[in-house]
Amino acid sequence: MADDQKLTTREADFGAWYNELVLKAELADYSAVRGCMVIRPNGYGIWERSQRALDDMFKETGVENAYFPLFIPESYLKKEAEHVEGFAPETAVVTIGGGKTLEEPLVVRPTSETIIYSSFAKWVQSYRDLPLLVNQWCNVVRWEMRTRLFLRTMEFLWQEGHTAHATYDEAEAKTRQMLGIYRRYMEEWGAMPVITGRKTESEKFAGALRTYACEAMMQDNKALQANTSHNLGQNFSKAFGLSFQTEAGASEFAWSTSWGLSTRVIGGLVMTHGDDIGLRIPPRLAPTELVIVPIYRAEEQRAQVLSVASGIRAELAKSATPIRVRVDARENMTPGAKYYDWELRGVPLRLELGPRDLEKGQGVLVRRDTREKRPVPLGELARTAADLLVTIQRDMFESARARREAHSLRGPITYDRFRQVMDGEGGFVYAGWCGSDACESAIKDETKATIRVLPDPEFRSPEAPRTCMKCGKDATAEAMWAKAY
RNA sequence: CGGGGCGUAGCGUAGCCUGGUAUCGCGCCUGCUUUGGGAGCAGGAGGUCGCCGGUUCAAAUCCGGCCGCCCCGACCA
Repeated sequence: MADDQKLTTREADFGAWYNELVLKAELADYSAVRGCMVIRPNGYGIWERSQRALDDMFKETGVENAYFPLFIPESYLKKEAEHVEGFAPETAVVTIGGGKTLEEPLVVRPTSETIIYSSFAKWVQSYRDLPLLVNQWCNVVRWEMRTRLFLRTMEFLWQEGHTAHATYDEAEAKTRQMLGIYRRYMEEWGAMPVITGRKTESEKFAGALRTYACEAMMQDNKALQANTSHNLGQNFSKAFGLSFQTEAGASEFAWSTSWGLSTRVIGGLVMTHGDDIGLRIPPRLAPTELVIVPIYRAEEQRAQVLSVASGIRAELAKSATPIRVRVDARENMTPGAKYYDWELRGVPLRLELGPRDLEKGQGVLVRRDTREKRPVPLGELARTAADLLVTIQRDMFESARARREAHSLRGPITYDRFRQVMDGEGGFVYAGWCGSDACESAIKDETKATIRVLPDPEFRSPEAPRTCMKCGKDATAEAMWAKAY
């Protein structure tokens, strides 16, 4: 029980806690390249579960997967004025290939709008070719100055969806639909409640007409933008000649959208659900949902317990609601050490199985989220475990939501009070905004808090704020303010 | 790019001020005993003390330079 086996507590130092957890739970590791990380199997398994969940939902809406090049001709990036301004400062550029200086430098994609819409332009002639619905799973590179595991690295994995439509309305609907899918993923898989809404001009994607996002609250009361969905209008279509012939025979530029979610959400998962013991993975994203820890003394007991354990694994794997089970048969650790190990790694359920249990035909099920133990007859294990996993998933979501609401502030607020809140505990503050850049940036300078989103109707306060928290003029919108990652 | 901190075994560290056989814990290997909340005993392996140079009989230690990483600020999914 040495202290060095314990994590720094969240209260003592949230940033240190996060780093230690990510490293000790073997989600990721630093790499030989500054600012780039290695995603280890424990972390990648969560990403794979996420990919499957999202990919299935994308495909239900008719989106197909494709793949576009890592390298983008530098001239492409420059074709959309706002876009290049936004991304040029943070690109990596290849100038030499095969030992020779390239005629045109190649940008390592920071995002793929430019190269994708240039292809779309070749593929679309008439309205009959629309909508075009494509997604790709890939890596992108942004030359960040300051990095943090998962939350901001120079290279990261994500998916980026790109669609082209015949009308503005259809593009807007697609943008909103994808935001909805992200929300479902966050809440139903990740057990991370989000506030959805629209980004302000200063926070929107460079080149977009408008940007929507899901914002989640971390346990230090800061906001994490978990994903974004952009209505690109005709900006990229015009830049890349993505036009089509309408039914009436006229030529029009297509309306496009793009939307992305990255491995950053794994950092969000850690900061939403982790505790001072370690990670807690919501069951639906857990590569292993239940781990069996065998307990035994004598050699005969070992064989017997392990045999029952592997029988249980097989049974649960093919039950009505299959459960991903792993048996921890490591010889060099005592059961107690294994408990700590799996709690650190966040596996949602543990089954302790020893000779005394076998005599009684039972096992001891332990929830990771509450650490509550209960004996369960082996005959009822499949159903009980399946039910518990559903319960854990729901409870984790509910407690995260309760936590967020406890740190959310609504109703009339003075600017002085707002500054106090942001200087202290922080949290989400819903308040009126006059719509001016001046107020927005003044507040950012003075408090480091920014408008995370102009919330969608269901997240707005019962009574709309009347005046701008900063200048006192009439409010044009309700804004949700927070310090952000 | 500014400010701070750190580089000694796989990990965490002592030693540095005051130069002289490289310390301890965890982990790892072997054996025996163990195993229901971080096992015990015994034996063992593992190091260009971040790199380069200087001072010195002698440098982890003193001096100069460089590199890397982490944290805090300015830009950002």
